[in-house]
Amino acid sequence: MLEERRLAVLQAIVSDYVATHEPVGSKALVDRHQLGVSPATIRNDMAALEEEGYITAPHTSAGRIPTDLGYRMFVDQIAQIKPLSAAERRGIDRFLFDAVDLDDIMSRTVRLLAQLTKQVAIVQYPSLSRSQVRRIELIPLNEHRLMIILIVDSGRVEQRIVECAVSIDEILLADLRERLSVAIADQPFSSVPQRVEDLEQTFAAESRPLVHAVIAAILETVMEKLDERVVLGGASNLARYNEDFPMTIQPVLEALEEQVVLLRLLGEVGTETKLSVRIGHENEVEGLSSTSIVSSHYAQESRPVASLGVIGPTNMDYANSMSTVQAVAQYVSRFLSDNELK
Amino acid sequence: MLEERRLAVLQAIVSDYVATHEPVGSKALVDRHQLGVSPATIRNDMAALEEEGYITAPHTSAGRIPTDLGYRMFVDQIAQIKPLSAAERRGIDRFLFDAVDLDDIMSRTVRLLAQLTKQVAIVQYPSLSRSQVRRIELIPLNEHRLMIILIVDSGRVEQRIVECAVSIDEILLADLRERLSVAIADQPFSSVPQRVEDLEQTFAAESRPLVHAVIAAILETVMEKLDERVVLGGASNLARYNEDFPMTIQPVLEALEEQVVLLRLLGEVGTETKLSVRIGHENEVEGLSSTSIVSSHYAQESRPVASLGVIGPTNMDYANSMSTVQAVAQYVSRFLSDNELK
DNA sequence: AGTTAGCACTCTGGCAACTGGAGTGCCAGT
DNA sequence: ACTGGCACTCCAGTTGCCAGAGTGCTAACT
Repeated sequence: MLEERRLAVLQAIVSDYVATHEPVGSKALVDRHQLGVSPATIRNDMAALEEEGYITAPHTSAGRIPTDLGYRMFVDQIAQIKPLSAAERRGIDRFLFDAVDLDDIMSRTVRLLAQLTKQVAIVQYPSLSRSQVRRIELIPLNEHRLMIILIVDSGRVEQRIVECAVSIDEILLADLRERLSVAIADQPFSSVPQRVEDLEQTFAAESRPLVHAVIAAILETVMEKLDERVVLGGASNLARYNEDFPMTIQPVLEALEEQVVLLRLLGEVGTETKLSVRIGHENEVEGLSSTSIVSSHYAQESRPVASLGVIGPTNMDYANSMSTVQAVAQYVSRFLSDNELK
Repeated sequence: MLEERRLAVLQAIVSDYVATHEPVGSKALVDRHQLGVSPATIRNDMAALEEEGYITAPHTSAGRIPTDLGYRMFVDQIAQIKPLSAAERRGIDRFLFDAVDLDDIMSRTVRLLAQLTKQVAIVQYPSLSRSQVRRIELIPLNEHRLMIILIVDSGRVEQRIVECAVSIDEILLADLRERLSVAIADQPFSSVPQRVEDLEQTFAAESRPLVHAVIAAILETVMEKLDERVVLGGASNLARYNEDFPMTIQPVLEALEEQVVLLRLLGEVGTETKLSVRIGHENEVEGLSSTSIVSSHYAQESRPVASLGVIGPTNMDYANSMSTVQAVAQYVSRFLSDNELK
């Protein structure tokens, strides 16, 4: 009974604060929610909540605002996420429907997320390490230059120009392509380095220079591009919050420019939890202690391949962000699975 | 004599204002610059300059700040751009030196520009419309799907997946590739649509479905990707200015998210002027009336192919920005020309 | 025990009044 | 053509003040 109302009070505080962005007091609380008790009672509960660390008062005589812990409690409480409206679902559908490309899907998704949540959206490309090579091509460009193209089952295409000292023998190149193809097609990315290295040994000595150059470049590409690609959008949404809020955008903008940081923010793609929320200090990135990240991984053929999410101020609309992120992740998953390169 | 000093006064005002970001008065002016006259005299000149519209006073008793026109005059005066220091040149060199890819060059360049100027940097990929196709590949992916890869002399690679109703005949595909290659290799991009359309006619009726699908996709890609690609960086530099300045970042961030707007900002790649500066209202994009853009085109084999530049508040350090942009453009040009896909 | 009304207390945010300083324009003198 | 002097204006910062909002506590009520 007692516990129950306290929770209701906390929820009321969070939702009011999220809506108004101003500290909320006991009076306002009983006015706007049907709590059936007087402000004085609420005050007692609020004192208790403050004691326990869920809310805090900016100064003696202001209302209360939720702490990170308070948000956390609030978020954990919304286990059952409100489904999107039919209109929203239709919107998502239409937005993604006629994407032609992986690039296209990614850029549409990021725009969609930013638009629906009014936050900054982050979308990670399907991870190479969780993919398989579908195909490899070696295209001679001129006497000493060729292009390697790796096509991955997620639809990602990685390309790399190779310069080699010896002049390129097209016959040898075709042979190399064929054998590379046999060696690594439909194999998980993680096994590629070993396989290509083994392959190098099987070539005759006189072919070695070219073969070696190509294989070295493949290895380099594989290593390099494993640091995953991300796209983001909706940065202008940051400015809206900036106005009345202590969330200085400088560190956020800086973080957004660092791929590595972004990836840390999105978090590991674990199979366990789909939807993840990091609130304020919970994410250990310097300077982002007053921002929250709502993220989810998305899957291809029910194999999780990467993450997407939004980043915003801690006082964001969690309910909406969570349901939107989840829904978009589902749609992208379905879309990817339908269009897989079989 | 008279005219000459006025100009000196204007230059002094601009450089002081750019340095301090505070209105500059007559007293401060004679202190910090050796003008050899008294404040009163300067005041007369300032009154004249205000009359002519080069400077303005925020209010009755503050110093003066330059108007857009004032900046314009200032900028036009720096016809001879100060060369970069040896250290800076070396820095640029090292930064670009081991780029392996066009993508790599572009992303390095944008980082470099942002870092050197402490502004937001914009770099446009070499324009397709000013390039030639080097090579075209058609790679079958599965029964009904193939990938078109266009390799352009600037090093740009465009790819596109094509889905076709009929199943893919590899022999026909190879033939198509060969004939496409003959038709469009080493031809300017602008002539591609006509050439591929003509080609379609030459195929036998039973081959048409596949041929048509591929050609339609090529046309689509060519049209679509003609809207050029840009990359940008250093957005966090915006935040620094925001603090003490009336330049609200919201519209700027919004503009940065719109490719089309960015391209308008960079301006047409004309052969006439290399370095271009648009100050405040001179760029007619909504909401960017207190930002300036310094841009230059860069070239490949002395053929201008695209633009790069920086965008910042009107009270930026023009001298530095201009010389940096020019230098970087030169280096990129040289680098591209050295690495051309011959 | 839990809830409520009442009350004294505290702190903020806004408003008005004031002041020092910076900067100007103008005029008369060199 | 330049300069010194002077009266004037306006901003930015400071102070003092008040109303309002919100709290914690205590004593009464159910």
